Amino acid sequence: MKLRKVHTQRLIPSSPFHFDYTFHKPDYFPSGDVHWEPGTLWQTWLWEDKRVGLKFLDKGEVDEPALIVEVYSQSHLAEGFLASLMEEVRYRYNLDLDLSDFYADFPDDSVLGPVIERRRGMRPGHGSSLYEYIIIGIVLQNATVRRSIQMLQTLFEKYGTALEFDGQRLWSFWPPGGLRGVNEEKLRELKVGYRAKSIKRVDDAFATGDLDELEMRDQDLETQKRLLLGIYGVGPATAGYLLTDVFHRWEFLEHISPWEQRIYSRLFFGRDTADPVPVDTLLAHFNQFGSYKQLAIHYVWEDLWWRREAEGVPWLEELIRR
DNA sequence: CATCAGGGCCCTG
DNA sequence: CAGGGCCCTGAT
Repeated sequence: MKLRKVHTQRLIPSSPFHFDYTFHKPDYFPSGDVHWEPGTLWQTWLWEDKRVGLKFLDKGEVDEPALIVEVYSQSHLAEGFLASLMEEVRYRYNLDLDLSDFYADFPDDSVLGPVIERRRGMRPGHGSSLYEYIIIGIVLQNATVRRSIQMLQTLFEKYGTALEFDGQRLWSFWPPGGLRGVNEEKLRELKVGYRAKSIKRVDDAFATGDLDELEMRDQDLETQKRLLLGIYGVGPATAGYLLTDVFHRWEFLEHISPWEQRIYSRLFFGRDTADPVPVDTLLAHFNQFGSYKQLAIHYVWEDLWWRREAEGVPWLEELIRR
């Protein structure tokens, strides 16, 4: 599907804002719906039933931020659509996040302090909808990264739509409920294994309207948590990622998986990864960051992956199987 | 060649 | 609340 540029808009995030640290997360596994180069991000979105290509361009400085969003589409887009789309961009990428208290509260933390300085202006941010993120979460489960990439790619090629815009060819997700006509056995043929059942049931839940992302954003943390854990195929690990990345709950942290435990132990306690700090100790340690827990972790975590990209982090390589 | 665990989760007892 | 089973794959 070929798209043409139908709209260009300038957006001003709150300051400070770092474009690349916000739009590119080197720890996320490469997926076929996004392409990043320094200063530019291309991405496909399915918004209000329309497939669009988005191109984000850095047009400012950390302390005087600005970006351009180009919208590519097959047809003309109404003003109301574009307005809600831009509002959604601001939401998903936390363009209005006020980081000042977070920065002011922990400048003396020996681990976080230097990272805040190095990565000033970074925000958490993820371009996916709730439905899409759950699918991603499911293919991540109990699989090596390479296999996760392969599973999502196969799903894209079977049920997604390739969008061509601005010289890019990127996959866009199928809509929630888009797998209604597909049975579990068909999905299994794509080598997603037992995850086929979860994917089907998630798709059904969205198709019937049992789950509404926008409605959930206004609900309290406990309700969000209960609803997420009630989704077949979503357990504590996936729910944790969803609460942070999709619902921006910086205060929530209850689950640390073994590989994260090893990395946190090294980053926050200087421990050898073979001899990690108990999860309870880590959780207690993170409590000092209060309502900014996930921001603190995000900063230190992403800093690690940016360092890996820039100069390599030998001890990390043994912990990730690509 | 066999065995095992992987960036979990569900179900059972 | 612990433990087995699950699809498939690459590592050992």
